[in-house]
Amino acid sequence: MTDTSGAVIEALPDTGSKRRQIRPKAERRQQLIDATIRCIAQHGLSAITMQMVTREAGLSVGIANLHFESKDNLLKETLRCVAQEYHGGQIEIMEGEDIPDLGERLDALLDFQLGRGVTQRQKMSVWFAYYGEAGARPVYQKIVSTVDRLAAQKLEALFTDIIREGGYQDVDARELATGYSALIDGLHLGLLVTPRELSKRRARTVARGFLRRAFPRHID
Amino acid sequence: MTDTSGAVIEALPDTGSKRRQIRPKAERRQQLIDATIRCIAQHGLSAITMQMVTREAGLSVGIANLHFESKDNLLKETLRCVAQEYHGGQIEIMEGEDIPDLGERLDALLDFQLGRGVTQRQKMSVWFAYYGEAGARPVYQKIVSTVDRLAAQKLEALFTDIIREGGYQDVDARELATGYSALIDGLHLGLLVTPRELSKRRARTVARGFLRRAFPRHID
DNA sequence: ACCCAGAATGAATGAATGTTCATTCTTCGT
DNA sequence: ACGAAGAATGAACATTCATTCATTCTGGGT
Repeated sequence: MTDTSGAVIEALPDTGSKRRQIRPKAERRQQLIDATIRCIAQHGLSAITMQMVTREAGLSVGIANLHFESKDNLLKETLRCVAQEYHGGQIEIMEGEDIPDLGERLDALLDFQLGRGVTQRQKMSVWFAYYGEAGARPVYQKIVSTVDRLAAQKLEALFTDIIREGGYQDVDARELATGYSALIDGLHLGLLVTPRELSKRRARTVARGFLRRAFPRHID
Repeated sequence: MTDTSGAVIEALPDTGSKRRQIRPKAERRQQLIDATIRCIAQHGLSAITMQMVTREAGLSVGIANLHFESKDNLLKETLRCVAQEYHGGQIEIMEGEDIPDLGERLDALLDFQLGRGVTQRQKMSVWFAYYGEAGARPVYQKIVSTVDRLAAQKLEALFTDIIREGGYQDVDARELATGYSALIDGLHLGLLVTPRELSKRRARTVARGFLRRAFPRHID
C-alpha cells in the first residue's frame, strides 16, 4: 500500500477547540519533534522553517524556542529521536532471546528494516536529509555514529553465532555485517529516490538474496 | 557563524589579477558549478548561499543569476553535472570493449566506484545532499533516476553476460544488479558518515566479497 | 585607433526567517 | 475561591538572503 504522499490525514489531538492548552514539557517536545519529522519529509531539511513546524504542530511560533533553545537544537533532537527509534528497534530484535531460531531472528530483523514502520517515506526522508548534511555537520555524524556503532556490534555478534551454528567456511562476520548494513541503507535510498523502479517487495527479495548467499542453510 | 572575515584570499585560481575578465559562457557556468560543489561539501546544501558560491568562484554576486537564471537552477544544474559524471563513468566502463575479460571489467567498475575520483568527500557530500532533498523535490528525483536507469540496465546486462559465461545457477541478474548498486550506495554513505569505522580499503573488501559470493569463478 | 555589444559588477531592494519578550491565560495547591 | 508559577502566545525586531539593474569595463571587429 502506498500512502498518498502529501495528505496529512492526522486527526489533531485537541478537539478543535482553539483554547490554549498547557501540557507537560516532555509531551510538547515530542509533539514538536513529530511535527518536525512531517515537515522535513514534506518540504526537505533546507526549506524547513520554525513557523512551518509550529503551525504543523498547531502551536505558536514562540513555543519552539521555549522547549528547544533554538532551531538548530530542535533539528539535532529530532535526528537523535529518529536514530534512536531505528537503531533501538534493530538492537531489540538482534539481542531478543524471544526468537531462539537464528534464521527466524534474521527474518524478523529484515522485516523491521524493510517493513512498514521504517520504510515510511516520512522516516526515510528524515534519515537521508540528515545524512546529506552530515558531511558538513560533525554534530550529525556524531549522533548517528554513536547509535550506529552499537547496532553494528550486535549485528556482527548475531552473524558470528550464525556462522558458528551453520559451520560456514571462509566468511567473515564483520565483513558480512558491514555489507548487510550498507545494503539495507542502499535499499532505503532506492526506495526513497526511485520508488518507481524499486518496490518494497523487490527490496526484500534483494536483501534476502544477500543473506541466502551468505547463510544458505539458514535462509531458504 | 560570525566568523565571516571579509578577507579576500589573494591566492585566487586566476592569476592574481584583480582585473575583470570576460570569458565564454560555458566556462563561467562550469566555474560556478565547481564552486557550488565545493561549497555544498563544506557547508551543506541547506547553508549554501549565492554570495558563498560566487565568492568561492572569485566572481561577483550578480553573475550567478546572469548565467543561471536562479539559485534553484544553479543547484539543479550542479546535480545534473555530478550525476552525469558518476553514471557516465560507470557506463563507459561497463560497455567498454577495451576490457574483454568480464572479471577484470567488474574490477575496473569497482575501482571506479570506490576509488579516488568518486569517493572524494566533496563528491559524496554533494551526492547525498541531493538525495536528502529528493524526497521533497521531485525535480531531483527525476534528474537522478534518468541517468540511474541507464546505468542499472548496463549493469544488469554485464551481470547477465557473467552469469552466462560462468554458468552460474539459481541467480538472477536483475536482483544481483539491484543489490550491488544498493551496496555501493550504502558503502558511500558509510564512508561519508562514519569514516572512522569504514575505511576505503574495507569498503572495497566488502564489495568484492559480495561479487565473490555471487560470481566465485570470476572474482578470487 | 576606436567603438560598442554584451560580459561583469555590486549597491540597493524587498521578502523571509530566527529569536525575543511583554503579555495573556491555565492550572494547581491551599 | 484565589493567587501565583509558569506555560503559551504572537507582534516586533534585527538579520540574512536571492534577485535586480544601472553602471563599468573588456575585447574583438572595423
